[in-house]
Amino acid sequence: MKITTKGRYAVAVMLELAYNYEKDEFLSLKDISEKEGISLKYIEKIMLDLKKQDFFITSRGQEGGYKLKYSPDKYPIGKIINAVEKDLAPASCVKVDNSCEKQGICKTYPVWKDLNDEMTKYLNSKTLKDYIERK
Amino acid sequence: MKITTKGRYAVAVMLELAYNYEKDEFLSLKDISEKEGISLKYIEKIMLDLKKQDFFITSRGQEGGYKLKYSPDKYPIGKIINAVEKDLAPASCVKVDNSCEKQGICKTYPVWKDLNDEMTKYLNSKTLKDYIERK
DNA sequence: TTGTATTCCTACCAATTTGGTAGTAAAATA
DNA sequence: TATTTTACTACCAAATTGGTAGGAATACAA
Repeated sequence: MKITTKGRYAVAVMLELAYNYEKDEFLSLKDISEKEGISLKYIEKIMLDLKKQDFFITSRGQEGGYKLKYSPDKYPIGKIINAVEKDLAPASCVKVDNSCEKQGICKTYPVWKDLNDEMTKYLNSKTLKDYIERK
Repeated sequence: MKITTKGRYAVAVMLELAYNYEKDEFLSLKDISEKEGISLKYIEKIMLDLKKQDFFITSRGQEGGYKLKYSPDKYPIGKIINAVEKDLAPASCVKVDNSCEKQGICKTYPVWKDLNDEMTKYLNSKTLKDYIERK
């Protein structure tokens, strides 16, 4: 029940990009890597997942890098974590209906359902904007 | 960010014992194993963790088994999960103060702190009683 | 008092996930 | 055209997960 480093780094990277949002320039992964003390190669891999979402404008070559496509308040924390972590749901049975092989036997379903709803609601209510302002 | 089977089974077992609370008899792990379709050996291992908490009265031998020591409303779901899962906290930095090696650099701390507080609050507000009544 | 049912305890292990690294191709631009 | 940067694929070691195996200790029933 832990957020993995992948999820943590993803949020860290997104926050860096959020700080940079007002400026009209790209931020390179190399810069982020140095600022955050995370290996460049690992960040690249994380970006692979994040890019599948409609998050960025990118440019290669010199002066290239990443930029947020939308303003920071358009990025809920939950959506970021969801993009890189397997499941946000605490138990697999919650995600897809009828996916549990022990339906009818297992009485714990409501426990995970409630927890999942609560977490989802919370994580979607907070965006990058909330955390760059608080700085 | 998933509850592992260990955590799920732990709650399942605790619920079975909660159903049995009013009766004045022990419930054997063999019975629970059969009811829930979980291997006896695995349940035994889970009980090892749960027993470290002040949860049960036990008895060996024939007619032996487990019984809840207190009434079901005395068992918050969070406490059960905590007993068998490594960390409830979404990131290690939240648990112990100053345990993060990137303090000052990492700006994501408030994100995990907030999430952890929210989840802890929620999981401690729900007890076994809430889920046996709902049945 | 003997057998059986049950908890209690320690090892072990295979599969999966996590947390990376390496190498290279493609594109943009100074 | 050299350099910088993203984009992509493959690989790998360590940790975690999800168990299994075997037996010792204890309580009770017959």
